[in-house]
Amino acid sequence: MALPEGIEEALCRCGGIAGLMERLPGDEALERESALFRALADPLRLKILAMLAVQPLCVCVVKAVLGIADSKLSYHLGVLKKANLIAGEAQGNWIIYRLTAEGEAWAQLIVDDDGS
Amino acid sequence: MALPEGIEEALCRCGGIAGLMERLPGDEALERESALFRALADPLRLKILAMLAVQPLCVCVVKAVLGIADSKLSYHLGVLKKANLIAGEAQGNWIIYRLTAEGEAWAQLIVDDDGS
DNA sequence: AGGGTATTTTAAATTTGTTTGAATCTTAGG
DNA sequence: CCTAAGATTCAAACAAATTTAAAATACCCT
Repeated sequence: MALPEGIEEALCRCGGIAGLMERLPGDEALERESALFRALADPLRLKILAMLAVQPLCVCVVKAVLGIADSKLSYHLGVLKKANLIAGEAQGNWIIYRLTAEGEAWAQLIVDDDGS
Repeated sequence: MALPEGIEEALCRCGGIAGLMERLPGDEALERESALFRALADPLRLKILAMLAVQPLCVCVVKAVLGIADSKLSYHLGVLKKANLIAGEAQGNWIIYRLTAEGEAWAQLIVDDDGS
């Protein structure tokens, strides 16, 4: 395999292909990180995070704001919960969702980059 | 719609459901942000970003490290390129990819949170 | 216990994203 | 020109995520 000038030289300096591979995150770290991004990869879910960044809310209020079917909302809440971005606590007839610490950090990023 | 105590009160304080909706990012911002996360939502693509964070590389070196088919790699490079995380420049027989400024920022985050 | 509201679960249908292999394009060099 | 190497494109097969509607669960209230 011939390489373009500049690249080959730089590649040698960092240990060649083998050296490059050593520097990369392990598969399990990549899997974990991509799973987090997958949970964030939906506008509806970002909107839910933005809402919960304002204050904790029960499912019915989230539903009223988004205007979607119960089961659809439940699915998306499940995705966010599995990714540890939100947590729900039952309170009587309702379940109140709030951001986790990790969820707070990401919600910050979303709201900041609002563009409005 | 009856609400759990605490939630209703807090909701009133921020303008009710209407007030809450006003605080949320617009649809176009959410779409843009979720598209970025979608591009990051794959371990192979995160690995490519991590590689390019070490140094710019031609496609053939990336392929040698990942050990995947040409067309598969091309697909993933395309996704990253469309998301403005990387950019490719032809140099003779090769195309050399490097991180964009936005790509740098995200790659930082990925490599930092390596876990190894 | 029975009825009503809030939420989740399930399974099937649909949509979207990824992989594969063949074909194509581009460029450098004989 | 012709060929070979590097890289992309295309369409079909495949896999994963999302939507939908129905059914189930859990809790409160009388």
